[in-house]
This record gives sequence, C-alpha cells and structure tokens, in this order.
Amino acid sequence: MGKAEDNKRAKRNSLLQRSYDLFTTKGISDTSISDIVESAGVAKGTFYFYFKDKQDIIDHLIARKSERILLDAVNTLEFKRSNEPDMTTVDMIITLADSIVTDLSKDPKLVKFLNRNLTFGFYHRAVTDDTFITAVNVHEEYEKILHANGARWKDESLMIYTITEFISATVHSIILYSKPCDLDTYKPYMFESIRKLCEAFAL
Amino acid sequence: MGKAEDNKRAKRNSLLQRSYDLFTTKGISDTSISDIVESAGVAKGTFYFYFKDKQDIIDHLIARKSERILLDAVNTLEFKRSNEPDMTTVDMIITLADSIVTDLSKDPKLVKFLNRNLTFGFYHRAVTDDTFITAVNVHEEYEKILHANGARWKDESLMIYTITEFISATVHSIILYSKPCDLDTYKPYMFESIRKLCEAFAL
Amino acid sequence: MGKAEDNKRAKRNSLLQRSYDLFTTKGISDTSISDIVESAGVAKGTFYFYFKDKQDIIDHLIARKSERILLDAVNTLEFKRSNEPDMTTVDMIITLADSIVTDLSKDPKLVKFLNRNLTFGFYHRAVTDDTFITAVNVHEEYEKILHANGARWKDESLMIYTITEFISATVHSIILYSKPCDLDTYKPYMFESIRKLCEAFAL
Amino acid sequence: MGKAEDNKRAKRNSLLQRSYDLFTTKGISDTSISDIVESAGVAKGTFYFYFKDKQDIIDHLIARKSERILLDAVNTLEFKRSNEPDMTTVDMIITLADSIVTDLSKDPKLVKFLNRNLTFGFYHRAVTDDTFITAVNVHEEYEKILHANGARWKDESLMIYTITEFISATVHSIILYSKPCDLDTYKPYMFESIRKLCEAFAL
DNA sequence: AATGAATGAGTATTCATTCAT
DNA sequence: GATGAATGAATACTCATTCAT
Repeated sequence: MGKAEDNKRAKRNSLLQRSYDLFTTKGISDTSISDIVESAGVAKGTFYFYFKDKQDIIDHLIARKSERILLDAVNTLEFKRSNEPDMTTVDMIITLADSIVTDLSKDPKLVKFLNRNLTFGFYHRAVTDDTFITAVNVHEEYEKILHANGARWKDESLMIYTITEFISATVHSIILYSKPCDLDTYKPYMFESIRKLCEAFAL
Repeated sequence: MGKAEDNKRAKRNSLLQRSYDLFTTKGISDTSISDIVESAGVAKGTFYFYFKDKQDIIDHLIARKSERILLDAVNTLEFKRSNEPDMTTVDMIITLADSIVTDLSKDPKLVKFLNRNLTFGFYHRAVTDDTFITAVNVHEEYEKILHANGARWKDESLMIYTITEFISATVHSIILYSKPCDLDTYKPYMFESIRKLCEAFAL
Repeated sequence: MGKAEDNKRAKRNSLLQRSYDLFTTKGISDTSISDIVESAGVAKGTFYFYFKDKQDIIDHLIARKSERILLDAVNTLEFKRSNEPDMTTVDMIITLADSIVTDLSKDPKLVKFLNRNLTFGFYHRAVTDDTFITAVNVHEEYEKILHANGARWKDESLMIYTITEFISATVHSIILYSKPCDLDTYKPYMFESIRKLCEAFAL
Repeated sequence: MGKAEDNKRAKRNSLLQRSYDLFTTKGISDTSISDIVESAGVAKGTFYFYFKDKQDIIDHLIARKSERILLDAVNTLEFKRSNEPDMTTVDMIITLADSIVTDLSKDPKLVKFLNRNLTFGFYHRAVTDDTFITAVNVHEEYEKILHANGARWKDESLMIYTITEFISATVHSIILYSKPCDLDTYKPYMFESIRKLCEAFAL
C-alpha cells in the first residue's frame, strides 16, 4: 500500500520540482509539458494523471512556494519573540516583512515566478488538496499574530491584504531590476511605510 | 500630402482600437493577429507594417491607456485647485489617487488589461514615438505637483514609485473580483493608507 | 510488441516515400509539409514526430537514394567479376561508373533531386541512424575495390572524390537537359575521361 | 539625355552590387527584396523596374561574376603567351585553370555564391542584355584558344564542358571546407587530371 | 498506474509583388 | 521614372491533450 503511495508522491514531487526548475530557468510560456515530462523522466500521459493542465501545476507551485516564505516568516518571528517577549504588534509585522523580503531577495527567480502573486496562497483558489489546506492555515497564523498582545484593528483581513500587496508590489521591480533603487536603499522607506500602514488600520 | 498621412494614422488607430477591444474581450493570448486584422479590415501584412509584433502593439496600448488615466488625474486636480487654492500636497495626492481609482473602477477591462502595469508609462520603455514621449511628461507633471507649496520629501522618485505601486496593486483584485471587499468599502482605508505613506516620506 | 514497431516504420516509410514523390514532382521548395502529411494521410504533428524538420527528411532521402545507387553499382561489378575475374582495376571503376550513370539516366527525377549531391553519403553527415550507418559502409566498399588486384594509388580518398565529383557534375546537365549533348554521345568521352583520371592517380 | 541614362545605370549597378553583398553575407534565401532596396536606398517598386524578380538579379550576378573570372583567365594567359609564345595548348589550358582556381580561392564567398554554376555564363540563359552578350564572347574566346597552334580535338564544346564542370565541381568543397583536402594539396592532382582529360579529347 | 504515438487546430511572421499617386 | 503603402497567400513549426494499449 504505502509503497505505491510513496511512489506516486515521489513522481508528483518530481514533476513539481522539475517544472519549477524549468519555469524559473526558461520561463513559464517557454516551458512545454514535453520539457517537463522529459526532465522528470515520465511519459506525457502521466503528467495529466497528476495535474489537470499547465495552469494547475503552476498554481500548486505558487501555493507551495509562497506558503514556505510566509511560514518561514512566522517561524522567524516566533524565534525572535522567545528572546523579546515584549515586542509590539507593529514590530512583529515589520519582523515578518523583513523575513519575507530577505527570503525573496535571496531568490530572484522565485520573485519572477511569483510575479506579484505572493498573496495567492491566501485568496484566489479553491482548496483542493493538502497543499492548499496548509495555505489556509497560514492565513490563520497571521490573524493570530495580529491579535497578539490584545491588539485591535479596524479590519484584520483588509490589513493583511493591504500590507501583503504593498510588499509584493514594491519589492518586485526592486529585487528583479534594482529599479528605481536597490533593496538596501529601499528597506528603510519600506519599513517606515509599513509602520505607517499599520497606523492607518489602528483603532 | 496630409491626406496620405491622415490615412496612415487612421489605419494605425483602427488597429490600436480594434486590438484593444479584442484584448479586453477575449484576453490577450486568445487574441490572434488574424483576429485583429480581420476586425480592423486590413491585410495581415499591414499589421506588421505598423507594429513590430504583438508585444509592440500591447506596449503602445498600455502606454496610451495609462497615460490617459494619469493625465486625467492631473486635470481633475487642476480643476479642483482652481476652487481650493490652499490644498495641502497630501490632499492633492489623495485627489490624484481618487481620480485614478475612479477612472479604473469605471473600466474594469482596462484594469485587467493593464494588469498592475499602471507604472509602465513611467519606467519600463525607451522613448520611441510621440505616445511614449508624452508618457515622460506625465512623470514631470507628477514631480511638479509633489513640489507644490514648497513641500519637501525624502525622495520624490521613491515616493511616486511607492504610492503608484501601492494603488495599482491593491486596486487590482478589488476592482476585478471585489476581493477581499468592494471598492467603496476599501476607499477610506486606501486614502488613509496613502496619507500615511506620505507621512513616511515627509521630511 | 513488434506490431507497434512495424507500424511506426511503415508510417515513417510512407512519409519518406510520399515526400520523395512530391519533391521530385513539384520541387523541394514548392512542397510544403502540409502537402507531405496530406499525401501520407497523417497529421502535421506526426511529421515532426518522425523528422526534425524539412531538411532532415531531405537528408535522409538523399542518403537513402545515393546509397542505393552506389551499392547497386557494387553489386553490378561483383556480378561482372564473377564472369571476368581478371578485370583491371580501371575497368572495374569504369564498370561502377557505367552502372551509376545508367541508373541515374533511368531516373532523371532522382538526378534533379540529388542535385550533384551524389557524394553526400560519403562525407557531409554525422552518422545518426541505420540509413547513414550503411552509407559509411559504401565508402569502405569502394576503397576495397580500389585495392583489388593489389593496385596502388597516390591517394585513394582524393581519387574517389575526384571521380565521383566528375561524374555527378558532368552527368547532371546531360541527363536533365541533354546539354551540351545526350548521354549516349557523351558516354565514350566520359569513360575515356575516367580512364585518364585513373592514370592521373596511378603510382 | 545621357544624364538620365547614367542615373539609371548607376541605380541598376547599385542594386546589383548591394544585392551581391547581401547574398554573399546573409545567404541568398535569407536576403529579401526589402533588404536589397533598403541597402540600395531605393523604393521597393524600383527594384521591379530594373529586374523581373529575385532570380533575375541572381542570374545577372552569376553571369557578371563568372564572366569576370573567365575573362581574367584569358588575360592572364595572353600575358604569359607574350613571354612564352611556344606554349602547348594543354599548357595553355592548365594556365587558364590555374588562373580560375586562384581567383576563386581568393574569394570563397564568390565560390559559395556561384555554387558550382561557373559554366552558367556559357549555356543556360537566353541572351537578354549586354551582360549576357559579353558572356557569349567568353565562349568564343575559349574556342579560339583551343585552336591555337592548329591543335585539333575530338569535340571542342564537350571538351570545354568537361573541363569546366570538372574544375567547378572539384574546387567547390575544397575551397569552401578544405575537404577532403586543402587546395594546395589538391592542385597537383587537379592539374594532372586536367592534363589527362585533355588527352582524352586529343585526336 | 503508465505509456507514448498521434493529433490538428493554431500562430506568428515573411515577402514577393502590385498599383495608385 | 520612382515611390512605398498595402496586400494576402503561404509556411514551418508547436504543443496541450487524448486514448488505445
């Protein structure tokens, strides 16, 4: 039983991993299903056993990758809080943002791939498998942080949306093209901006 | 003499207009050059006489449309200032944002087409013809407004970048899918956010 | 098992045969891939499953056809030698030439198709599949004949090159246009010329 | 009068020269009429005033270039004969061949362009303008040389055909790819071969 | 669960040629 | 004689998808 299951999971992961490599190397539209299955060493039909179509595997990849970034930020924050238990909520948010931006700046290919779709994991997709189920947990995780220290906000959901969109939008051109400036130059403005955005949602 | 010139311009405009209609109706990648020329009533070769390729006409369209939105906002502001000469710079920025968002909300197809590329006219393209030349003037126009009343900022360029990216990123999902809320609900948060972002750049 | 293999081979051969017919009837550049697949009764994609592109099928055809001509000449020679074991090497070469020219004269379309590329099988192509592998053997076969009776030459490779180029160049216009004379008129001159060319390479 | 004539001739020559440059640089089929007229600085329609189509300008170019090579050889021979009045006809032919091959080896692009069509000027084309009329004179020139010293041959026309085809066929791959050997290595074999071919046509 | 041969609609792009001015 | 805007047929090649095995 488990053996066949493992085999399936391995094949699926191989397809995901290889297609991600190809997407980030050659670009999405220049990567064909043929390229993917050849790289993964499976037959063409097999691809369609595991994924509905090309967009389907792209969506899974975005969810998977953005989830990792978002959860990594949560972990970083938790570690920091264990040393500084008295952080304000705003400082916690800045910490999350810093982690996200730092992760992204280490992986410009991922930035290109996500293409400002960092928020994807939160909203745009029906929950079809475990990957997406976890993505939902991410959202909950963030709401929990917002409420830490009994902080209250005008609208938590809109606040998450606003800040996340702000980060992924501004960071995009800066990481990929260093335009209109490089990341280190922009970071202070960004953190100050986030701080101010928090104020905008403060009760 | 001018007759032939007029004829050319008319044909070019027809291609631009028809392709925009098709792009926003069927989507960009589902619109073929065949569709465009058929709709414009010209031969296929004619398309390639006026535009280098599909991306070329898309770029011209984005520049043209975003330029109109951006300039419309400037005009709206100027009209308002003629009645309220004492507006603060921040209020002027909010006015610009309001005009842009209002324009976009009236034309969701345009939002979809621009796909968060509102800033396109500002940065991403060499200046090759009159369309793009005007786009440059837009940028100057906005810098002028920032400096009205002798206001001073930490970095005008980064400020324009930050606010423009903020608007186009947040507005996108809201206008197209009313997610996570509709525009009227979001507007107060948005304006408050912009106000705060200005603070972040205030000297 | 073998069934699927047979089917593939049959389809491949059908493409080869039909494209040859079209190439020699309408001309190579006036034959489109559409024409070929329509004639072979397969889908367009199928063509590209079996051949890399148009030039690829042309190369295979040239190798295939020139190989047949060249090997046919070897067989003719072997049959003749079984009756006349004492042939001189020069007479053997004339015999080969006669067989080649006779074959070609029976098939002007092939002459046009090969377009002075008779030597193709010898030199110009990496050995990629069985067709081309055989082509290599042809070359060895000819070297063997040159060395029959212990004959020695200044340079066998250059000799084969010289004579093969001589035949394919002179025969071309004569078979296709009977210019500057017809083949029967030219043959004595040709054989005498070859005899003399052999002398030029005799040690 | 003459002025307009001169202008026409200049334009025609410009088209010929520029197209030759493009044909030998980019290749014939990769050179479009657009490329030619752009390079020559005339309008598209003008091309069709001077030449019937692409093949027409190619034919004129081949005639023009091969004529020059062939006449250059005649001049070289005449110069040599003024010093060595007692040359045998065979030596004269070798001298012609040497001149032709030397010219070609200095200009591989021309070899590629002529593509074994050196004999073109002699046979394949109706005489339509002065260029081609001259080409005919070339032929007469060569017959005259064959008859020098009262030499007699089985068939002068076939002899010219045979030797010319021999040269252009063998020299092609050698100059362009140094295959199967380089020109200096091949020259002795070539001259010996030509000498022998002359014997084949000797009465 | 996996294969891979077969599909065929679909696309962008080229270019020789024409003809009204 | 010259122009260049307009043509539109023609073509090679791709690729997501299916389905019999």
